[in-house]
Amino acid sequence: MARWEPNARGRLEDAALDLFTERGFDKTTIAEIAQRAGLTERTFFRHFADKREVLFGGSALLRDLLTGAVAEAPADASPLDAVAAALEKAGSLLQERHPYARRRQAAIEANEELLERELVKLASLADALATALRSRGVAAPEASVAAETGIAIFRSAYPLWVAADDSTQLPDCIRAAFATLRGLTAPE
Amino acid sequence: MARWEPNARGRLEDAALDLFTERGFDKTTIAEIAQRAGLTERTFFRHFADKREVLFGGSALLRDLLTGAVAEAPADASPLDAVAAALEKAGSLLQERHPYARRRQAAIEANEELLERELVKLASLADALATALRSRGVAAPEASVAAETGIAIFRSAYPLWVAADDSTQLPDCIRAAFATLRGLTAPE
DNA sequence: AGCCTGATGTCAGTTCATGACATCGAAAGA
DNA sequence: TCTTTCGATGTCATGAACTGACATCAGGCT
Repeated sequence: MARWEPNARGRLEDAALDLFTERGFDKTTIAEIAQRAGLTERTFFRHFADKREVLFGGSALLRDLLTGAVAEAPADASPLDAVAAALEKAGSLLQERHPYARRRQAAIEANEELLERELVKLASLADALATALRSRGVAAPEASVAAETGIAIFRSAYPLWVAADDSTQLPDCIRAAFATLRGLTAPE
Repeated sequence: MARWEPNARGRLEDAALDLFTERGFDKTTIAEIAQRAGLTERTFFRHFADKREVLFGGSALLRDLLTGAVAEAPADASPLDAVAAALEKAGSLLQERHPYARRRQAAIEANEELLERELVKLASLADALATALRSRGVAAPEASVAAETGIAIFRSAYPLWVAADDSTQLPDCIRAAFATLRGLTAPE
């Protein structure tokens, strides 16, 4: 028989999102999260570097997905095409968890500190994308701009999807945002 | 005779940047910053919402400059042109403080929390740009994408300028990044 | 059996952040 | 000039976020 209940990390994540939703991030203490998960405050900090990080456990996964997709894009795909393909793939993954994404996003948007952390995660995704592009032989400036632009697109599309009804597909939103960008930069 | 030394806020900003440079953000306590500025910890928090904010007092200025520049762009300028013009104007302002920008950026890049705050400020600049574009009659999706793209450009250009020698001009870096973007999105 | 490992617990301490109230020059009005 | 009000700062107290050091103990390994 195991000494402890399994999946402490997952229990902490669930407890945290529940409490943030109920009473907000600020009004929730780590002791409360830990208690609801049947653990102690100290153990929380063994699983998450700080209080906010408990909502961002999935971002490493997303990063791997994006870099993998860029690496596997057709050899003749342009940098921006590769980025677009990667973002749409990531969009498909997130699509599967629309209800969860909504709860999580509501909590994030209700709190400045969480918004900060989200932006950092997006920026690190941009870095990962740029690195993946360079591995394809894309020059550094192009890689950086393409990656940052991709994240800019995502930042435009994601809130629309989160706010939309369940039938709206995130990959479609992303495609639409890319089309908008091409319209903006097209010669008159 | 004044009851207190003038410019408490500025003294706190100077003391903070000095200490962050000397021993790093983490190893600096607010009590130390306040003491060096001849004030108390409590007063620090009357001037800045938290410890990081002491490095970001200028961002409101930058936001006003950007929104003003967008508003004053020629009526026939495209959204992206208006954003580009605003960014170059902001670039000129920052150019005047290259040495300060370097010290500040070194401190920021040495600490994850400060990096977070910087990203938030950039995101709020993106929001401000988008709002200014909508005031010009630009539709919401175009405004959002143009603004986010502009900030993406800035994020690509700014580190290059900070790392470059004193003769490098930030507006030039921004123009170059825009040119890179147009190259990326141009039809083959 | 005996040892080791690793996830968790316990406890003490530092720092960040905020609320409540006190202080006292200076500006403004009677 | 006297008095009042105001605003920037100080003092004190407290809660909550984090961190380091050490203890515990089931399960696996030899």
